Amino acid sequence: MSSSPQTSIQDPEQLSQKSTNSNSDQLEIIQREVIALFVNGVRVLGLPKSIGEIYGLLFISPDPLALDVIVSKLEISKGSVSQGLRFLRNLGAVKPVYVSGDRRDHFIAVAELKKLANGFIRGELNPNLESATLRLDELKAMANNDTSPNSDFFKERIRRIGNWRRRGGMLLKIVNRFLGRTTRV
Amino acid sequence: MSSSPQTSIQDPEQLSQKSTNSNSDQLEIIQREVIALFVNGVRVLGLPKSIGEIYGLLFISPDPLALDVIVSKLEISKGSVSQGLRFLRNLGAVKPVYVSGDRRDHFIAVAELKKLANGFIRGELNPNLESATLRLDELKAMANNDTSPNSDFFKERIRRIGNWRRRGGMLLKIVNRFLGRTTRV
DNA sequence: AGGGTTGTTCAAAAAAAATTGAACAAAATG
DNA sequence: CATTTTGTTCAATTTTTTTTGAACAACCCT
Repeated sequence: MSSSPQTSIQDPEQLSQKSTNSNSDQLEIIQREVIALFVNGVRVLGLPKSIGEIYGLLFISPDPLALDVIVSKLEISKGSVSQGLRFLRNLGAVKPVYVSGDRRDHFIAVAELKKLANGFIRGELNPNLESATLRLDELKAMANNDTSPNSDFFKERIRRIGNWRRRGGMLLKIVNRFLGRTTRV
Repeated sequence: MSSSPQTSIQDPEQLSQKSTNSNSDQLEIIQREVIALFVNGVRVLGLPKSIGEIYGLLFISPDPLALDVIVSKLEISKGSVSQGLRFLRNLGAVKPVYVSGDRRDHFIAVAELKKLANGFIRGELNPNLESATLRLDELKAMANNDTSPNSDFFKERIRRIGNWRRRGGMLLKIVNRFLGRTTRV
């Protein structure tokens, strides 16, 4: 790509006072591309685009960013950014840092794979595993009271699901160990 | 000789008229519960409800089922079942079996965790990993041509994403090995 | 206290994804 | 070869999810 300086003006709206897009909000092409990569990445995890945009922007920004800066750089709504940051903070994918002389909260991306994975496992995967465990126990009880001719087949199948769950849990532990042991499953 | 239907494994379904819900389409409570469990399960994987219903039904059915039987048992549209079965077949989560004396295709659930996981990795995860790899290479090139003051920072970050990808690939291999080595990543 | 800034919440709008169903194709049947 | 049976396709519809934006709460600073 041609190395065009940041000063190039593409957006005439920039001149008006309350413009959504001041000069310093311009993203570099590389930044845009990295963000696009993250947007795709989070889709695999079943997360919305805005989450990928926010994390991606923070990941590829040299300095901590405040909420309203994220809003104007990404040109998405304040509500989305607020919710997205909360989600990412809960996952431990983003953390607030103090910036002297500025009242606003500033955020940086947590960029250690093991922390990201652990956060995702804890926040998204484990809750599901646990609720499945509960349901499964009810199912076992049901199957034991069952008198249909298929009862034995049902029991075998339910046992098998239990096996899957057990192996799933082990797998999470293995993943943890592989990425550097930080969290317990 | 007349190929008599007496050899059929399952009970006669067509005693009553074409009701959407003949007697034998009734699901047992246990079956409903297992299906609900799978519907929840596939949501974690980012797959639609109907996929979970179809796989769940086959998983908890003692005999192979034909498309229109699935339709009437689950009370969802023929289109959904057709698409769902194709998807599951592509993933290797379901396979057709021959049922003598019946023209229709019949399906059973593939119930080995390692096969399911491998199918999912091959069909859903790997394509994404590969397209990310491509994009990432473009990004590396871009970063090398970059002259902005942040260029070094960008390079470091892009290198880091490359690291993640590498470790992700290794992890898939580990998962494979853990579940019993059947497929190559 | 008053005025400005920062950030959250949530109902409504928009966008995205899944499902339906009717038209169609292919193959078997008679 | 006309009819029935089986299964696919895809435009239209429905459902679900995401995003927006305006109201508001909380805080900060004189």
